[in-house]
Amino acid sequence: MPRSKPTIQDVARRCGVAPITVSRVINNSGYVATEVRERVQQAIRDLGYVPNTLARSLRSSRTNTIALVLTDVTNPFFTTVVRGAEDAASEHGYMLIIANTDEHEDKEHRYVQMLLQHRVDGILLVPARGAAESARLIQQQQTPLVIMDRRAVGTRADTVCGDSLGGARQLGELVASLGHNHVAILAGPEAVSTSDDRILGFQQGFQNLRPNGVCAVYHGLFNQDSGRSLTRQALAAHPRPTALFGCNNFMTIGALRGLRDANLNVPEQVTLVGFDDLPDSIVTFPFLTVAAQPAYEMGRRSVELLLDRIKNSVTDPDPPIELLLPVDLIVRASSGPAPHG
Amino acid sequence: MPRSKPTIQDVARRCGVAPITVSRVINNSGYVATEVRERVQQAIRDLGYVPNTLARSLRSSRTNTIALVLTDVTNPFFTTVVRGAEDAASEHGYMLIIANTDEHEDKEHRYVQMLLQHRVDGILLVPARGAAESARLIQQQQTPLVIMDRRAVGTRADTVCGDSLGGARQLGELVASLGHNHVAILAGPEAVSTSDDRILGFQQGFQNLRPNGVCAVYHGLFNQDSGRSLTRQALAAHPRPTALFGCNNFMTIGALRGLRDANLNVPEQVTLVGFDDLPDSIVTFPFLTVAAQPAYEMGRRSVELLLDRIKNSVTDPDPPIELLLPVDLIVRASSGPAPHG
DNA sequence: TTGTACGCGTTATCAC
DNA sequence: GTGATAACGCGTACAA
Repeated sequence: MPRSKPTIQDVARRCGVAPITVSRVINNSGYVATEVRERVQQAIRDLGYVPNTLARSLRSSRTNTIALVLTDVTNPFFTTVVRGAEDAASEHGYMLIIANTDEHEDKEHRYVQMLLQHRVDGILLVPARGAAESARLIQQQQTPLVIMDRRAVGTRADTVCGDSLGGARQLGELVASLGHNHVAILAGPEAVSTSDDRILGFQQGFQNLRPNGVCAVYHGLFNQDSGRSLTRQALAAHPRPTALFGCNNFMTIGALRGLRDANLNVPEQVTLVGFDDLPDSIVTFPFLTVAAQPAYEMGRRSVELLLDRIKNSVTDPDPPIELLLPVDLIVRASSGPAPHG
Repeated sequence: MPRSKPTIQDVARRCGVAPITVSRVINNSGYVATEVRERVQQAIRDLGYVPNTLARSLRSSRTNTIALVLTDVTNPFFTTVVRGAEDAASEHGYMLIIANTDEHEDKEHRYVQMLLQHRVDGILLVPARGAAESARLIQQQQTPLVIMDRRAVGTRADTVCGDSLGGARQLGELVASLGHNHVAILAGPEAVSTSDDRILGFQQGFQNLRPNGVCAVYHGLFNQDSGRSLTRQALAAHPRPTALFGCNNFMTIGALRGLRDANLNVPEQVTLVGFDDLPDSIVTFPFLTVAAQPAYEMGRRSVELLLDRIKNSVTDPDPPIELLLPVDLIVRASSGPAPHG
């Protein structure tokens, strides 16, 4: 007998009160006599009543749901971001929807549309590229928005990013101080701010200490294959670079493989540094020298900022907040002195 | 002017038609004159109208949202499951909510409650332990349920699992065939079926070929620290085991670290095998011999099964489907012949 | 081809 | 303390 789910009315009827009274019991709002309250609670248990949030949301226009739109959960950096975000959301009674865009603007756009139709209370967005269009859509619906990980071009919105520029600068300085004169940067897609900032930061740091050093940039995608093939390209240059910088974790791993393909030892023959650390839990030999972003904190803080905005969405039009989270330089075995010329 | 979001009525008024006509345009249902349709579409654009799914769901009692409740996204195995699930969900126009339980039944329970209140159309559940309570709750609400990764005790529900028994048996046979006589199994929590099945399977495979072999079981948690400390314990036994089996990826990595702590080389002095492979993208040296579950496929298939059930939820009471996905034995460098006694 | 009336389950508002 | 009424935004059933 698949009778449909009991409603607040069913509960009310069962103990001879009005629906609103049941509502008060559920939400602990208003006054309800202790005796009545208990009767209602018993009825709720008996019927297996589960309040329908949809109806509630329809009136209150709050769904207690937020969304995180990112490029790929499978990237350990984002995995950790998701975990931080989910923890924070859950602590505040919010559910978290996730969506993968794979850097495709149209996928992003479709998701955003769906999310807005679902009336999520807020959106965390890792923009696929400029993402001006998605951001516009979201803000036009007056839905709170936090841009994550990447700077938004032409969009006034709260932002939470790691300090790509500063982190890369430290790496650049490190590499320069180790005596390297020829470096190759394995960069991600153009127009993605993290990639751009890391290139710039690295160059700054490197050329700071080594004004005549050569710093070649190879553009590709933020994945392992790209890191590997760009490495091959980079190694073909004359003179051969003695240090490589991978602009994200996947590219750096790809570089490591590319170096192995070429039978080059790290760090004896080539120094390798990268951006984004791998979680300790999945790594067998901590080996790579990296600038590590606080991924978990980024997820957490972003959600907290978003929920703040949601709470104050009436009084809002405050100026956008831009959180720049510090990046940790972790020196490990993959970086070493330049081999003798 | 934070005027609130335009409704279907606003659109209707703006072009002098009835709301239902707008509805027809949006859903491509019923007949609408081309001229009117275009007028309506224009108005939708002008107003920036976004249909409210909440209201729609309230009538249809379908939210086009499903949830995946698992123990920890941060585990690369589950990360990949999530990706598979999200891809499949998205292809069918569903949004995916994720929730981490950290193996806590009470967290799981709270989440399930919330999800039911949100009227998700179905739930994918990796049960924290027996999970009988959560499953009962879900099924009592007639919400489609697919149990993932672990067998459900005392619950009639669709299930999608990797072949833990078979995979572990293969590992057991492999280790036995390499000449090992003393093995330690680093197991997860008791009452978690994956752990139990892997212990049993390994023992079967091992003792098949080596009836007098010794196979000690050490119970702990599915994390790296536990793998590491259990390894220390295991290595203290006399005679010392010459092979270790980690019941999940984290434990195996922990074991690797534990072996390094003890200055033991893999595979020369100790053979190490494990369950669950690490994604190629995050691994620098593929090294561990493992039984690999098709994580992505598990996510995909589970969602597809769930959506099937959702579609047919009226005519349903079909017998539960139990999908057992094959596991791949991947032999790499971490397994080797037993050292001479 | 288009429109009217009503209900989905809940809560805000105002009365008793 | 408790209840009646309306409204949230949309779609089904039925008319016109």
